Amino acid sequence: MIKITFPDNSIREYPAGVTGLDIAKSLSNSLAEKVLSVGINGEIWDLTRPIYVDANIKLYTWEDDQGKLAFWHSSAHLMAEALEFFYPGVKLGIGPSIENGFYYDIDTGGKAISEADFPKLEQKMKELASMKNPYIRREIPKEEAVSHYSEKNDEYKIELLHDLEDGTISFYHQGNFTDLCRGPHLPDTGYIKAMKLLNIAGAYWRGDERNKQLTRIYGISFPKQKMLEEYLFMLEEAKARDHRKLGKELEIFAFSQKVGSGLPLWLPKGAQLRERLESFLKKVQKDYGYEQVITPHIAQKELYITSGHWAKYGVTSFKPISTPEEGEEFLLKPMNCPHHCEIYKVKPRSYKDLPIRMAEFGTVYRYEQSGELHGLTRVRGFTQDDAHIFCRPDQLKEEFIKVIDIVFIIFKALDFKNFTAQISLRDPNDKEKYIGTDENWEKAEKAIIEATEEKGLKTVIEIGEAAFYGPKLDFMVKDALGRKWQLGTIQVDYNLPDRFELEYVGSDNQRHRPIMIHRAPFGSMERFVAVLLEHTAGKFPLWLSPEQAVILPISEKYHDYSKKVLNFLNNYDIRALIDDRNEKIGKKIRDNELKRIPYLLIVGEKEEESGTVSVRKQGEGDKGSMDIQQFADFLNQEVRQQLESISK
RNA sequence: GCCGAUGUAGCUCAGGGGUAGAGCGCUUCCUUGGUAAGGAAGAGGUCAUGGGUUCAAUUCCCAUCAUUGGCUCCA
Repeated sequence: MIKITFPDNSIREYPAGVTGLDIAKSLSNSLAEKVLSVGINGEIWDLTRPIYVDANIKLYTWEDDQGKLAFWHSSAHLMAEALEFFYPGVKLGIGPSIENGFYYDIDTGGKAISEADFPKLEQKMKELASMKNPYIRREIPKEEAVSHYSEKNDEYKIELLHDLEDGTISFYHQGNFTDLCRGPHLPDTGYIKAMKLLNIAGAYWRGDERNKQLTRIYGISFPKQKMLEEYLFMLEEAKARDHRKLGKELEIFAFSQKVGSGLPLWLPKGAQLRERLESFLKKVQKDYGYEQVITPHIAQKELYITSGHWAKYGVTSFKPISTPEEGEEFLLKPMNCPHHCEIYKVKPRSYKDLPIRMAEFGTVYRYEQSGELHGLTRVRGFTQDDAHIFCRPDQLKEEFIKVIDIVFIIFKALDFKNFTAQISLRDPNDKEKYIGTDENWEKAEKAIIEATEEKGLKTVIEIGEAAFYGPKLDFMVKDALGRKWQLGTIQVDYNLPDRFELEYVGSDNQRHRPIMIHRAPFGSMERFVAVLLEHTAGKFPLWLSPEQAVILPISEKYHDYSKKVLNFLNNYDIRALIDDRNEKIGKKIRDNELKRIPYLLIVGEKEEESGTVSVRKQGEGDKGSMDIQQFADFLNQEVRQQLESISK
């Protein structure tokens, strides 16, 4: 007998060789139907794998990531079986479960697979699933595994096997399919009731650009058909919030083939929105002791040789601009920091001057690879809400914390709750990628970790994600379709001050090197507006909305009164307009609701007589009538409240 | 940059070897209205661009550009 300890610390005895599924059945039949995988001493196991030793157990269902993992992992094997059926001799790379579904990387040996092939593959998967083939685990010696794949001529699996230790190698088998795999898997294929292949893509073997590109097929599966339908519906809903769609509909931004890809054009409403965000941040920064500076869009190549950027990015950037002067070369600025360093050097600095906080909405140009461009979130010309803080070592932590505070103010103002704070450190095994001394790196990394701890900020640490000149703290958010984007960033930099030989005179009358903090709480205006669009589904808070109210005259007869209302509101700094189209009121309401204008003001005979407007709130309907003064006060009060709640 | 898909009116899309269609939008007219689509007429397209095949190409083929799903990258 073995002792099984449950999450509530209760202990039961079972015969050795009992399986997770047996245990689930011993508890309740309904649980046994739902359970998908089992946690054994912290490892995720198959439900059908026998347990021979005392263990802590946890049963996982669809509600648990560990349950989904087994489900989708098994689905990947099912898809692979279908692929082998239609494409005999196909070589398999890896096929894991992911956040939403699964994929398999395959090498078809040149045979093309396209989305047109999905229906037949899905059909085959359904057929194989309904056979309820058990997933069978087998542990085998490495030698046998290698010879198995040598016969199949499968270089990918052989490469994977090389990295595994003998004794840890397991195969899984279902129906006519066998795969090198660590598991875990479902008891049988019958669990998989609904599946859909979603897309097909190229993916480099082991994620390395220098390797061969395999074909990756993504899919998703569910224990119930209805769940699949719900998921697909949700995907469609998410697409309606895509900033590229909303940006076009609401006339925020546009692109032009002639201007060039990745170079956004800000339309009047977008420009308004952006200006408002900028002045909001400028005000916050002023309170925090920042000073605005302005620097040119180009600089001599030498500036970037000094900064180290030329060596790192010269070849993959926009090429230098040459001039009539022999040998003279300028670069479009890819970042603002070198310019700001030169501002620091304008005059000698005393320790009493520090910290110096230099802010600039600086537009930069980076030649992103064509395949990387994405709406407004990844572009080639963008404006950073950049600032550089030059401080003494003893000021570093405090300054860093103050920057975190600014990020919080912004996120709170725009109601961003679902972000992750990521600390990106250098990969100590790949020091070639970075510039600067070990000592400085260690100091910088320590400073970030301590500041976040002091702030009680929950962070995830990513090794190898640092910028080449320093570690950073990034604030990441997800877009409508679940893709992660970096918004705010804070970076500690000991390197640029060295390279630019920045100095200050200390109280000891000696020269010292300041530390630099790079920071951009929005990240870039482009990306931030994109995320804001998706986050609000285009319904901006009143204080930001490019148009706050629209006046809807019931008929032409009330156009004069509408103009009077408009003038009145304009005098109160309310952004309003009149919809004087020759349309019925119902139509005007519909159109302006869809334009997501926060307040619709209906004016007709009643209103003209009494000097009022009928107020309708976007998405909420009729709010009754108010006199014009009352409405102006009401709206401005709401704006004031929004702004006050931010600054608290 | 790589693999795949897509590119038809301002927008969303249908069509297809014999030089094009819908809905919305736009213009004009009728209507002058009360809380999510009133009616009619009209304008608007080198079917992304450049080559090729063909008697004939918007349609088939190739290249380029752009968009897009991923991969890689992201100062």
